[in-house]
Amino acid sequence: MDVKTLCLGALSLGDATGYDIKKLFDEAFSHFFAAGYGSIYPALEKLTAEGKVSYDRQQQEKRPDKKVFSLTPAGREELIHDLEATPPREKVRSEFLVLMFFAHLLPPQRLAEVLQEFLDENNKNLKMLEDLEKGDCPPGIKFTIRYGLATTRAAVECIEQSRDALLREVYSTQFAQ
Amino acid sequence: MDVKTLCLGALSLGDATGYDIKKLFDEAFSHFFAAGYGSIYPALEKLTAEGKVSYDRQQQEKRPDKKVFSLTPAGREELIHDLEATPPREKVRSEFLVLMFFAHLLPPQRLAEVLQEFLDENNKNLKMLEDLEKGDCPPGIKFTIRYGLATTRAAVECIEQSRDALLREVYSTQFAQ
DNA sequence: ACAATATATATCTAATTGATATATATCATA
DNA sequence: TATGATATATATCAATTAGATATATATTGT
Repeated sequence: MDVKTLCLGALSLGDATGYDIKKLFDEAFSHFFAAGYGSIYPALEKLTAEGKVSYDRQQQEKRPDKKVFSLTPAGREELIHDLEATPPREKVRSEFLVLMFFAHLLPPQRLAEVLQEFLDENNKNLKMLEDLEKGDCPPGIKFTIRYGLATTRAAVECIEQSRDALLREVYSTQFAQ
Repeated sequence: MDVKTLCLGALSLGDATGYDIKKLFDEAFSHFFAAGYGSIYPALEKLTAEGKVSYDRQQQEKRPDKKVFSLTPAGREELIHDLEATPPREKVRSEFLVLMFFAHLLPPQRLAEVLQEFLDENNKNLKMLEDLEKGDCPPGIKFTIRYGLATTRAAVECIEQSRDALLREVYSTQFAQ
């Protein structure tokens, strides 16, 4: 699965500009699939060349001109085919856990800062997801929100429970390197 | 933070070949930072050119020859500097949650399969992490294991609680597209 | 005897990231 | 009123990465 498939999925929700699709990646998709302009615009170009999407160029008076993309029937078929063919994997790249893994190489104050920054960021994510949960939306989308809430709450609880012991034990001579 | 930093980190644990480092990525680092040969060997080459690591070529009788890499003092400084400078972010790419988000476009049997496959994979990860937790290791590493256990258990519980309702509600006419 | 797996070195292509560029606005602040 | 920040839009680019593939030496399991 790649950014092209997610762009097709975005357009299955309604016509959109590249800029709109980026906003979907930054909001609705943000807790499970990130993408930037560097992959969105090339994906839209390729999908257009392949006949999976089409666009209508619209002039605006007080804003730059825009391209409004639409899914074609071929694009909808491609989306469904890609979704059916995708194995349900999850890939994580956590700089936070890398820092914990090598915690003994960080000064104590920085380690404490890192834990606090990560907690703060997760608490922000929780608020964002809690707000999303209040809204009315399809069951599959609701599921992704609840999943995000469950795993983020578990992360926060784990950190809150462990951080004091971690800060004490990391520098004990038994393990210091 | 990139694969070079993780290679430096791997070598801070002890001298290793490229093949050994790949095994670390597949095992100890696997739940928070994946990397393949396509980035490991080029990273080692660059670090060697920069004087951050050095290697000893060893002939073997019944195996191909190997390069055993070591961290240099400059490499150790670079590692510590990189760790201190890294903000504690987490990036997730979850094809599973993409499939849930667009669940209404999947046939019911495939949706049920996807949920089961993902559950099975997570239960495997739990066993692997539970085995790791039994071992003796530094507090920072122990923390990464417990964090992985907490978030994976939360994911499994969320899916077990929600899957039946999800399978029922996804195709109800209120939301069907 | 053969297939699978382990131990080793890599390379390569396509995709992605994150920064950057350009251009038109509105909004907030001093 | 001027300036900086932000929003709305289109993109591109260099460095990095993923995942497949290649080559070569073994051992292990069926």
